[in-house]
Amino acid sequence: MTTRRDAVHDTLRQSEGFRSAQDVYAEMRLHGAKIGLTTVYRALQALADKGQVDVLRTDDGESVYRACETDTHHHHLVCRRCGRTVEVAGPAVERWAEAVGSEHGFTEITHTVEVFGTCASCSSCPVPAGTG
Amino acid sequence: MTTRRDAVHDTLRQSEGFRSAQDVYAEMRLHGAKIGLTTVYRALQALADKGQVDVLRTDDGESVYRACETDTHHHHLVCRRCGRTVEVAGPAVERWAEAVGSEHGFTEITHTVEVFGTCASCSSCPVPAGTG
DNA sequence: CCGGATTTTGACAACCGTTTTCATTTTGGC
DNA sequence: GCCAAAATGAAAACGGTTGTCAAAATCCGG
Repeated sequence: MTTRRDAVHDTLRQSEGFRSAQDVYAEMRLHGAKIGLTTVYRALQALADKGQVDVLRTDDGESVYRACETDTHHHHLVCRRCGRTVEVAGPAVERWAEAVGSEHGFTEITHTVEVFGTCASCSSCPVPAGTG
Repeated sequence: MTTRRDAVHDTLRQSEGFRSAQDVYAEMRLHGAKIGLTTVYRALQALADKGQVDVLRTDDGESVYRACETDTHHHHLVCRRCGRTVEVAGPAVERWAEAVGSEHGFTEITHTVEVFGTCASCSSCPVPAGTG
């Protein structure tokens, strides 16, 4: 049964940016869901395997997940203050990656790209939105 | 004082690709160095802070380090089979990152880019070089 | 060189996110 | 209802990393 997995997916869909497994778990419990941490992890992994969610590693090694808004290859522009995320397509990067790869004789090229920045609202605000 | 840190740095310089802290530690001990794991971690962090080594997170959350060959901003092209690494400059990516960032009103843009592929020798070899 | 303050070191424990284990529960087929 | 297979989840195990804290090394003024 995929009830739990769907619930996890739904929780992710309701979220704005990337959420950690523990985060998702905590929220689901708050909403009264009867689910275990283990199951959340498994659901998230399964979802990621099927390409239905994006996975990112934070700098401190934590995995964060987000329901994809598009089903095509894309990258993320993440606000380092409030976590706001924009999915961006980057044909230029795809081509660049392919180019540098083949330039050095590499094949089956894949790449990970994350762009971080401070979003407009956070730039004009002295304290992080949602943190202060 | 900085003797240990230098030793750590040297060990990294002698390495071809990225090495984990534990890896570096193990090698140093093999070579007879009297040093503790904690110190290796601290040295690596210090080195990374000073920009003297590159840091990467592997997919399983481990931090791997490598002595920089260039002191300017660059990215990595990593062979997923043998780990061979090439440092690549990518003005195109830098510009692209800046562009997508400002396009969405983001400032202070930084980015992480990793390109993975299978290098020439590994492509022509049925088993991973150095693993089989 | 001496004494004391400061920094560095490293063995070990603590942390924390993640994964595994394994017994229990749920589900599907008959 | 009954059995086999899959899912679940509490708790333990895991593994990399970080913190603790006492001992050792270093620095510095005298």
